[in-house]
Amino acid sequence: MSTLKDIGAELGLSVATVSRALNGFPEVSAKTRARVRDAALRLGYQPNRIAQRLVTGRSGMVGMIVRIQPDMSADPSFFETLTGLTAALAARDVDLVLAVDRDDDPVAPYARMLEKGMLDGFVLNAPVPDDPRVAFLRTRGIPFVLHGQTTGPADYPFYDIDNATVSGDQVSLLTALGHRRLALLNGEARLAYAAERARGFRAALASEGLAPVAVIDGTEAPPESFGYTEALALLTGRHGPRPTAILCATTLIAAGVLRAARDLRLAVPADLSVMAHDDGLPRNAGSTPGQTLSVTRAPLREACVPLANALVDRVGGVPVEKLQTLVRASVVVGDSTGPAPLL
Amino acid sequence: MSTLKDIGAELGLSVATVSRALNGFPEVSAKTRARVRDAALRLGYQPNRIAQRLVTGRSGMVGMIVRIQPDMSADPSFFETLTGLTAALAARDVDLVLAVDRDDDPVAPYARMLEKGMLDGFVLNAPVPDDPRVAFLRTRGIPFVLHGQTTGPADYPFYDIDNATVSGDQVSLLTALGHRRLALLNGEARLAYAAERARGFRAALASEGLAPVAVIDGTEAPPESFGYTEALALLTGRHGPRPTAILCATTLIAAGVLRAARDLRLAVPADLSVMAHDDGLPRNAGSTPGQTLSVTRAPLREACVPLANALVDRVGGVPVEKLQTLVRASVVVGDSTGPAPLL
DNA sequence: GACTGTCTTCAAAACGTTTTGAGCACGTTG
DNA sequence: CAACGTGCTCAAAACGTTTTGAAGACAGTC
Repeated sequence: MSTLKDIGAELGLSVATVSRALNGFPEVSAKTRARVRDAALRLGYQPNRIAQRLVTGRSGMVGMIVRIQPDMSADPSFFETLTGLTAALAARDVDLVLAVDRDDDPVAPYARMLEKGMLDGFVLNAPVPDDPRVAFLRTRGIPFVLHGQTTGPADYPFYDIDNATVSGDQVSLLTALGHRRLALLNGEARLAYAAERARGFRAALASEGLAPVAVIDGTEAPPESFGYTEALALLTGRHGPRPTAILCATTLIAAGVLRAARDLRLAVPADLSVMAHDDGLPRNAGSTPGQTLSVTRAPLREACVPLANALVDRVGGVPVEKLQTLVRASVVVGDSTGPAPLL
Repeated sequence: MSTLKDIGAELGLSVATVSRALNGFPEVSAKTRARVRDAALRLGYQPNRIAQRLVTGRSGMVGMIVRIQPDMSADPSFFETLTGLTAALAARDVDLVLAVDRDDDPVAPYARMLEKGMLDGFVLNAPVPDDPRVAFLRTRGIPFVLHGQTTGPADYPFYDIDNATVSGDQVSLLTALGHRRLALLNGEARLAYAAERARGFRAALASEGLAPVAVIDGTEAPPESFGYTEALALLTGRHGPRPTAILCATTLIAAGVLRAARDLRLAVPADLSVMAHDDGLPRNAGSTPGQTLSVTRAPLREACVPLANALVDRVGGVPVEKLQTLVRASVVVGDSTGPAPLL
């Protein structure tokens, strides 16, 4: 491992000049810069990150804590996020330190990682309404970025899709097709995004003068079987009049709904329209051959780069207001939606 | 953040003395040590890891790279390992830096992480026969530890269960019950442990003068459906005479086998004995109510502490020979095994 | 030839720790 | 009293980088 001193000795320059040459400072002459660059390449110079960090006071590492669910499997979207985040952070020369925790106290693992003083900030995923982690990190003054939003004023960097509008767009599409009885199979109620979806669903229906047939919160059961079970209940009239359209928080839930429709000999979309939100994970698709879902789509993958950049920029002192991104999911019409059946 | 200098100033001592007092060096008087400890506590002193590492030349971080499978979900055992490893490493004051990679070249991500010079070593999981990562890290002189083993001389630290004996113990139990026609539904052939299981299976049968009915390599399909499909094939005689006992690489495969037996109206264990290896993950069990599997059991969880310690010790210079652990799985007899049916 | 300014470079300090080599105070031994 | 250990402490160097403040070289202007 060669150092700045080695390069300096080789070229008869001081370490200061070598450092500035490599870091692109303007006050070093073009000729010297070229010589230094060349020597650095020749000697295989790699800056010692530890030394860099000692002097800059930054660790160049950010943390992410993933909570283990009771059934010991993690959030299905977790790997996609992890892959994208490590790559996007690496592009900014930042490493991701991962911790896994099954603590009851949601902030305890953050406190633990913080007291070692090794982290510049955190990525928070799967926010819940009024997330305690936000309050904790805010009082400590630690930079962080949310994938999603919590309730209350968003005085933090985040990247989120407009979940209320996701439901609104789905409702618009379906009511335009004549549907009047809609139900929502939502995500887990403890998650902030599910609350937004429900809110948007109710608001969009209300603006058409309609009331929801049902809003059913997700469970910890596998999403496909949740969709299957609840769709059976809905379609056999256990929640009142049978809905003509079912909105699903995920494509996996939709797969269960389609299976239930098949079992009940209901044609999609002739008897029932099904719509879902699609996070773009390949594993979630294709389970219903011959049927392309109508969806709102916002690939999870696209969140990673903005998330990584927002966090790194926040650590670098960029004001919060410039680091808030709310994107609107696109609507992709497949063949699982059609005109409402005549009653 | 208070420093050694702060403590020294407070007490009228040099930083050298403070450092030695806190690090338990013998040449500091008991009285001074007590005063220093007290002041450190009072000032909330936390050693600056970056500075420590600059001078010791160690980063205090080790890496683990998890490969994304084609279907974008990870090794099911991955989270268990991750949880345990982070905890066990934390106990030795070491952080785990995780990278996710879907590179075609298995060593490329290691090279990438290495050139940044931030890592003291690696944890290698899911080894394949003649693992190229082992060759790569060996030539680079980077410490690493294997969860499992590769083929060839084991000149590296590892923690592994004796997979040949796993099969041997299962075969012994079943042949003692009179079984003569055994089949093995193995793990994926590309994994080193599966090769060992197959080898042990064949050897144990051979020593009884028997030949296997079939050894079927696992696929990338979900294990339960792999077990179901292949068990149907075996039990309907598609591989020759129907086996009276099926060995399964995992409890999930066994769940599929039990489902196939149910569908074929075969009683377990009257008509068919089923055995599996159990890695102790809760999610894998319980899917067959009223039936407790006969298994060899070696909880994955128990590997983490020895793995972490072996790696940290190796980084600290402990010779390889002292860091190799081969454990034997215990045999737990449930009610899925019984005397061989009369033919 | 002195003064000013610009461009380029340098020596040194700083970050917080560990470790080396030396030194002081004290008591023991010859 | 000299010599010698022993127990404790300290100043300083080292790790490799960034950054500060100063200064050398050179040209242009009066």
